[in-house]
Amino acid sequence: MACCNRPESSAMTVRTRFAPSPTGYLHVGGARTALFSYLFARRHGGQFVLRIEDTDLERSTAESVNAIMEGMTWLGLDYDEGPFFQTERFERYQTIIDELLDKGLAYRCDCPKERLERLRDKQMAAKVKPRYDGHCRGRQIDPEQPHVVRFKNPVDGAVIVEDLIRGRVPFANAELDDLIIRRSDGSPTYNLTVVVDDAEMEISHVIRGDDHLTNTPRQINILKALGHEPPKYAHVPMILGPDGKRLSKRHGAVSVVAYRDAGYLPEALLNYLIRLGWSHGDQEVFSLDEMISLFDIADVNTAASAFNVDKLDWLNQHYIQHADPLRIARLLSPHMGEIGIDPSEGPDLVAVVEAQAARAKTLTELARISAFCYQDFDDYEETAAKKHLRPVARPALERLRAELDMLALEDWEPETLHRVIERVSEALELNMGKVAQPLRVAIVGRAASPGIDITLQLVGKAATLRRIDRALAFIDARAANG
RNA sequence: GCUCCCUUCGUCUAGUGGUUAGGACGUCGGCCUCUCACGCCGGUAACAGGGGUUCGAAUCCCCUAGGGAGCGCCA
Repeated sequence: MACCNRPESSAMTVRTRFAPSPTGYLHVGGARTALFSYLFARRHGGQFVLRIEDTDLERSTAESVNAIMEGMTWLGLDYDEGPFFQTERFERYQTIIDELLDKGLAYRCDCPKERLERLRDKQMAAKVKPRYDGHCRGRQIDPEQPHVVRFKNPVDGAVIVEDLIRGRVPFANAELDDLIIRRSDGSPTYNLTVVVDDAEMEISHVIRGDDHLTNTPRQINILKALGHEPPKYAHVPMILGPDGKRLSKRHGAVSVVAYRDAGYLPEALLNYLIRLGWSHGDQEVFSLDEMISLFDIADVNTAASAFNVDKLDWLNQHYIQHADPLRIARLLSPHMGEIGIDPSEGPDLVAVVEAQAARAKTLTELARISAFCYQDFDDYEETAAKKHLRPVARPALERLRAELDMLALEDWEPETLHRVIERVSEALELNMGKVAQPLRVAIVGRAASPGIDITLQLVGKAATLRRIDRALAFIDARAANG
């Protein structure tokens, strides 16, 4: 296959779709299928369609629709068409079902629930797959009486699913049964609507989770009955939780917007997601443009993969570090607000980002470690204070306070500040660490921060002096308490 | 139970009959250094098991085990 340039790809228009049911939030598994569909369409210059599969009136909600769209928007997965709602196409489905009925490709069934249950129990006991037995196939049922409509599935032969990811997957028709395509309340069911929509929306490639693989032969049969050519299918493996079990809420964040709120960048999540089940040699970091030009659905793996937050964190840190600091500052601002800080009251947030970007895995962490630039901290970190705010540090801090106090405001910049600290170290015959660390703990409350000169600059003169005084008092109090 | 799918370091993966089984995250050690982080260097660690096919199998076939999905008037 590496020999040819796929003549069909230029001949046909690629159209993919993402078709979530609005019964919850957009989760990472759905987001990845959406990403794959999006990339595949973009890569081939085709269209990406969003379709909301809301035929389950009981469970579908408008909030879910909004949540899904919010997730898509945040990730930047823009669609060319839609959102289409299946509830708005009910008439169309009815027409199709009636046609199938007229052509004898579907039939009415009034089997009571009890009969079906008995049948099922018997089949399970006989160790065969529970299936509808076609009891009503030849019966004439009064359309005015309560009934469902079943699709007349071929009895023999086989359906071969030509999956772009898994290859040929055969299913015997004998394994399939006559599934319900119209409920007794008159509403169409999933397997019917999905087929009608994919055909009428001219979807060329159906990319979806592999939990749909066993539905595919049924859908192909319906498609054929309707006289449509089946699209190409690609069933992508599932995403599992970090423990290898099915992803669920107990694994923490599964919803895409939860990652946004936790301080992740959309490009980091996208980059993480695309590497789950897909790769391009040894490359780990992909821009959206690279994804579009390199992604091919046929290269997707067959095995499920576990979601690993450590790697996501690494990517997120990478992107925080390499993105435009101005953009990061804008995204960081609300996270500062979350912890009660107004970034307009203090140093330029962009400067803070430049100083701190390499130190945070998420925006929330970035906010947390940068709070000291805007407000006095509550308590010293215990081990840091114990180690650095000792009486031995007093002379250095006193000397620093005096020298820094003499600095003019316009000299309050890294170079000058650095020289002051150097001068104090030399004068007291101490190495830099013995001077900078106590100072750092005094200013930040912790033993970790950007370079001490940058740290002082960001904090500003007034707060620096204030905090040194506080540290001196702390040392004295400690000495007094033994 | 039946049908289908899956199985390379802890995790994500490269690999398509001949490789010292490569990379990344994590982890461990080191360098850099005023701290933390970044960065750099190095280490640890895998072909689920068993049979075949073959001169030769991670790669092809079969079986077993383990995991998953479907078998809905859910999607």
